[in-house]
Amino acid sequence: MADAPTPAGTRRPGGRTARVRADVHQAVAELLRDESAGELTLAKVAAQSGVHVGTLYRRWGTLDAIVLDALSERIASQSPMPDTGTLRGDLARYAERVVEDLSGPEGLMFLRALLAVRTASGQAEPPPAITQRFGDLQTVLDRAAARGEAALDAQDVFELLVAPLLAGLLFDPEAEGAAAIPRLLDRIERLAR
Amino acid sequence: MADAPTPAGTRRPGGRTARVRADVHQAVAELLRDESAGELTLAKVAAQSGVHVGTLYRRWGTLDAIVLDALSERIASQSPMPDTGTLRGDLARYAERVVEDLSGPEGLMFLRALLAVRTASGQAEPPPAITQRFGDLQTVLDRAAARGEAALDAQDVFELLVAPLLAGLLFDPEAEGAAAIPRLLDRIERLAR
DNA sequence: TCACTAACGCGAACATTCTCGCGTTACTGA
DNA sequence: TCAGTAACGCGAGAATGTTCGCGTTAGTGA
Repeated sequence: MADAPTPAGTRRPGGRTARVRADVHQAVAELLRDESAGELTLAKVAAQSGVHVGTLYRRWGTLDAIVLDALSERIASQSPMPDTGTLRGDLARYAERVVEDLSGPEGLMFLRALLAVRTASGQAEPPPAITQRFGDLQTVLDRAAARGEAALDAQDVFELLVAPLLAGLLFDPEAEGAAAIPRLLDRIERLAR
Repeated sequence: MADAPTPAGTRRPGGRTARVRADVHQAVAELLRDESAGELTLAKVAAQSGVHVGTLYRRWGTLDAIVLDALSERIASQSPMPDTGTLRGDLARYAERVVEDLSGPEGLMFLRALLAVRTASGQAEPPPAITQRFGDLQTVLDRAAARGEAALDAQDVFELLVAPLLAGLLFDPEAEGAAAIPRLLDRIERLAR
């Protein structure tokens, strides 16, 4: 029941299977757009996508798993990989993207689904979207290093830039959001010396 | 339906109401202790606590709201307010408490419930437990300032100490957890100069 | 092209969750 | 002490969520 009914790793990932997945993803996006978040239902996803309810249970098991899959891919597809020419510019763009992804109803929904799936199945590994974003960050840093700019550790940037933004969204009702980015970047530069 | 059926602010907070709340909280704690997290059910809470299902729906509305209420108070009751004599010692103790609270099945459950309630009701304000912890932090910093130690901003400590720990728990499967605390404190001290 | 079978559609049975009205209990203020 | 009524207990009914077997469709490799 909690053993992952091959949420993504099917033995026939070909045409129809992929089409069903895409339809479901699109349905989730549409339903989340039509206001009334939190009112998302497995039955609604089935109706909107034209995919049968039984199929949703077989492949994903829970609504949270569906939402996580859908939003995760949505995030991954908009991957930034910014190239503004300077490290500070790249990091600022990167951080803006993080705030965009995680704030608002969709972002909270994503985090909610992530935690729900994790507490239910016990698996700890994050969805591909997150590991991909880590990779993006590393790419930005490598590029800066190649240009001769200060070589930063990805872990440090994660702790000093991403973490404060995320924690603010979760715990601080009056968090500055993206407005905090310049201040955080100043701090990073100060530490880099 | 999403308008908070007075989860805590009843017009008669007296004997019975308070007793029901305490019974429910205890039931949640007991059920979470008996392994099988994620298998928590409103019906089980009702059975374990002896409180009728209808009452749970009337007062809390959802299981997530119950869990949030229960774990939130549990966290608040263990409030640290450490006094080790030094700022660094206090902050280390404080950070350890944060990791304890947020890691493990119960911590994830708490975060999960927090996000679920927020996405469902749209309210942004954090539960009392969190604002209280903020207050605790401020107390620690004030005490250090009174001793003549470096005066730090609570916001800075939140961003440099709490945020990295939280973000690690959420996104990084191989996060160091409490082991990262000394390193984070070193960074804070370096910035304080 | 063709056989094999993974994956899906379908619908009905089953299970669980949620709601509601009414009677009872026991806080609360006078 | 004594109304007045908030909050709870109760149980049944409605709504919703979940599972299951069987037939059909359509990837996949030979």
